[in-house]
Amino acid sequence: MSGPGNGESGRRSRVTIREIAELAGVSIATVSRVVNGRDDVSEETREVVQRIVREHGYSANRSARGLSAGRTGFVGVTVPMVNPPYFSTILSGAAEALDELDMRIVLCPTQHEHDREVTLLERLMHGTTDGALLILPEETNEELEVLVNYGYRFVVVDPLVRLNEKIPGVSAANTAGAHQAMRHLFELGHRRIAVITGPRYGFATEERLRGYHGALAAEGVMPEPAYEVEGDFQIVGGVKAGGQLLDLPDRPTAILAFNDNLAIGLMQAARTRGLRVPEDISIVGFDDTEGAAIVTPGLTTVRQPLAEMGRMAVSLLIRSLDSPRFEALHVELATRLIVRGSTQQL
Amino acid sequence: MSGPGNGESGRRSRVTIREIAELAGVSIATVSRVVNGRDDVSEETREVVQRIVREHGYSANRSARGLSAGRTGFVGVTVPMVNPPYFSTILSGAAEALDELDMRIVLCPTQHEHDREVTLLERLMHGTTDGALLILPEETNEELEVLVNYGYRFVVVDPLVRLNEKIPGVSAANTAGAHQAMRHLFELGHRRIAVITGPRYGFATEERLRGYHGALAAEGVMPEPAYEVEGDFQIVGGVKAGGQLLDLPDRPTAILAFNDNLAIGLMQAARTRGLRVPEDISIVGFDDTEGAAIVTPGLTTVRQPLAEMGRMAVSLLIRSLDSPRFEALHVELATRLIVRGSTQQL
DNA sequence: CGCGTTTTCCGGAACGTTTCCGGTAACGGT
DNA sequence: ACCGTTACCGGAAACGTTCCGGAAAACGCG
Repeated sequence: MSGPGNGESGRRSRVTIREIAELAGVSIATVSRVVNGRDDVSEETREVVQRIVREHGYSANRSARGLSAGRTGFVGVTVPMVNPPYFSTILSGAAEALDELDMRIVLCPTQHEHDREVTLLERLMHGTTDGALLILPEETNEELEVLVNYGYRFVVVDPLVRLNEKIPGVSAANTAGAHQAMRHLFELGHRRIAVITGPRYGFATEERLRGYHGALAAEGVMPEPAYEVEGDFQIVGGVKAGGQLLDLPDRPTAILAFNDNLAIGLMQAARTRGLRVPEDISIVGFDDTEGAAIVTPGLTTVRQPLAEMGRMAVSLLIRSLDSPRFEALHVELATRLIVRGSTQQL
Repeated sequence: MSGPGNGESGRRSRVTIREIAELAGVSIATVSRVVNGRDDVSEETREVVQRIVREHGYSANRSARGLSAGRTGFVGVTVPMVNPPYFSTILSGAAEALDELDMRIVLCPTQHEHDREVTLLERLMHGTTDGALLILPEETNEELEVLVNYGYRFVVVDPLVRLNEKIPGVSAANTAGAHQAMRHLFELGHRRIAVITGPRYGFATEERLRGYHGALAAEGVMPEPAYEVEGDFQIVGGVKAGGQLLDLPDRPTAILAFNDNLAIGLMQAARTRGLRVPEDISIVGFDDTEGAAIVTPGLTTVRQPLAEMGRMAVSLLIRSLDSPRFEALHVELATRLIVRGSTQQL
C-alpha cells in the first residue's frame, strides 16, 4: 500500500537513535555521544551524524533518556494557584530561566491543599522530575527535610515557615520592604500608621510585621494593637479589614497593607465611606502586581522582584542538581518602593 | 553483589515495581495490573498488592511508563507568555481539568516567537508528551496540518487564524460578544460608537469587528472609518489609540475596546484629558480579566469564559487521544456582558 | 620494531514499565 | 471422565536511551 499522500504506511513512528545510527553507519552509542556533545568523537564522524540528525529532524525521546540517564529535563513546580499574578509572575521567571537550559516546567497546582501537595511531591520525586520548585508550600520543615534526606532536590520560593539550614529557599527582603514603606510614610509626616497583615501563620507576614514594628520603634511611636488587623491577601479581605480600621475612633492617617489586593480592597472600603485617597488616607501596598498600576490613584507599593525570584530559584536548583555536595543557600532579594499616587504629605 | 541486601542503608533509590512484586509475592505483571486498575486480578491479590504499595509509597516511574506504554501523562501547553491574566486563567482551567485525569502540564512559554514555538512543538511530539494545547499559536494552518498528519494530537485555544476542519480548536463567541456589547450601548442611547481593535491579522479581532459592524448595520448606523483604530492589546496601546479617538473633532460617545487592557489604557487617556467616565464617554472592554473589576469606575466588559476554555480544550484533547478515529471539533463558548460603572445612559 | 598510551569507537547491559502470550487451576456442562 | 471456559497470574519481550568496559587503530618513544 503506497501511501495516499506522503511516505510510507500511515502513522510512521518517530525516528529513533537506531535509525540514525544505521543511516550514519555508526553505532547508536556514537550517535548518543554526538547529540549530547561528548568530545570523544572524531570531527569527521560528528559531522556525518549531525547531518543525518538534521535531515531527519531527530531529537531524543525524553522518556527513554530519563529512564536511562536518570535525568528527565523536567522540573516540577508546585504552586497554590496559577492565575493570581503573584504566582504567575514567579512562574514566568522560572520558566524563562529553565528554558535557557532546555528544561521544562511540569506544572502542579495544589489549590492550597496540603494533602494534594504531599502526594504530588511524592510522585514528582519518583523519577518524573529532576527536582522541584515549591512556591509557597504548606509543608512543615520536618516534611521537607524528609524529602531532602531522601535525596530529592528542590528549592522553596516564598516559604511559609522559617526554613531550616538544610532547605534552600528564596524570598524577598520582607522586613526591609516593610521598613522602606514605613520610612516613606514617616517622611510624609504620618505617625498614626496601621497595618493590614496577611494570615498570622505566614512567615512573610511575620517578617513584614517585624519591619513595621522596627520602624515604629525607630521613630519612637508606640505600637497600637487596634492598628494591626489581619487580612487574607484577597481583595474582599482588604475591604473588611480596611473597613475595620477606617471605622476606628481615631482613624489612622496611613495604612500599610501587606499585599496589593488588600490595599485595593482598602481603597474600595475608603471610597464607600466617602474618604479620599490620598487626601484623607494614605495607602501603601506590597508586591507591585499589575493591579497596583491600574487602580486610581496608582498604588504606592513595595515591589517584590517576583520574576527574579523565580529565576534565582532555578539557579539554586540547578546548582544543587549539579554538585552532589550542596549547601542549602537562603537567598533574599531586595525590594524597592514604588511611589505612586496613593500616598501624600499629611 | 549476590543478595539483594536490601538493608536499611538509606541511599537506595526509589522503590520499583519489582520490589513491590517481591514483597507482595506476586509477579511484576500483576503489580502493574493492580496499579493500573485492570480487572483481571483477584480481589484478594489486589488488596495485598495495594497494601504493600501504600506502605511503601510506590508510584510508577513515569519515564519508564512513557517508554513502555507510549503514554507519558504529560500534555504540552505552549503559551505566548504566562503572566498576563488572560493566559494564566486559561492555563489554570486546563491544569485543573488535567489534574482530575492525573495528567500534568508541561509548560512552554514561547515569547511570541514563532521559531521557538515550532522547535518546541517538534520536541514535544517526540515522545515527551501525549498531546498539546496550543494557546494563541502563531502557526499557519499548513504548519499545523503537518503536525496533524504526523499523528500528533493537539487542540488550539483562541486561534489566530481561521482553523481548517482538520484542526480542533476552542474559542469564545467573539462575534456574539461584540454584538452584545454594542446592543448594550445602543440601548443606552449611544450612536457614535468607536472601537479599538486588536492587531489586524488576529482572527478574534476579525470576528469581533464583524460583530461590531453587524450591530451597526442592524441599527442602521453608517460605519465611520475614523472610528476604528488598531491597538495591540496592551495598556499603553490603549492610551495611544484611545487618545486618537478622544481627540477626534466629533468625539464618539462610547468606545468598545477589544480587550480590557485597551479599555484601561483608554480610561487613562480620558482621565488625562479631563473627560469623565462614564459621564463624558462610555467604555466597554472585552475579556473580564482581574483588572476590569478593580479599576475605577468598574469596567463594563464582555466576559470570556477563559478557565472553561482551558477545560474544554483538555476535554477535546483527551477525546482525540482516546479515539483513534477522531473528528476535529470547533467549539465556541458563549460570552456574557458584565455591566459595571463605565457605561451609562447618554 | 616493540610497547605503552591515547584516541576513537563499538557491543551490550542496564533503566522500570507495560503488555502480549501462554499456562495453570477451578469449574460447569456434557 | 473429558473438554471448553473462565479467571488469574507469570515470563519475557519490547520501548529508546545512556554509559561502562573494552577493542581497534593510531601515535609516541626508546
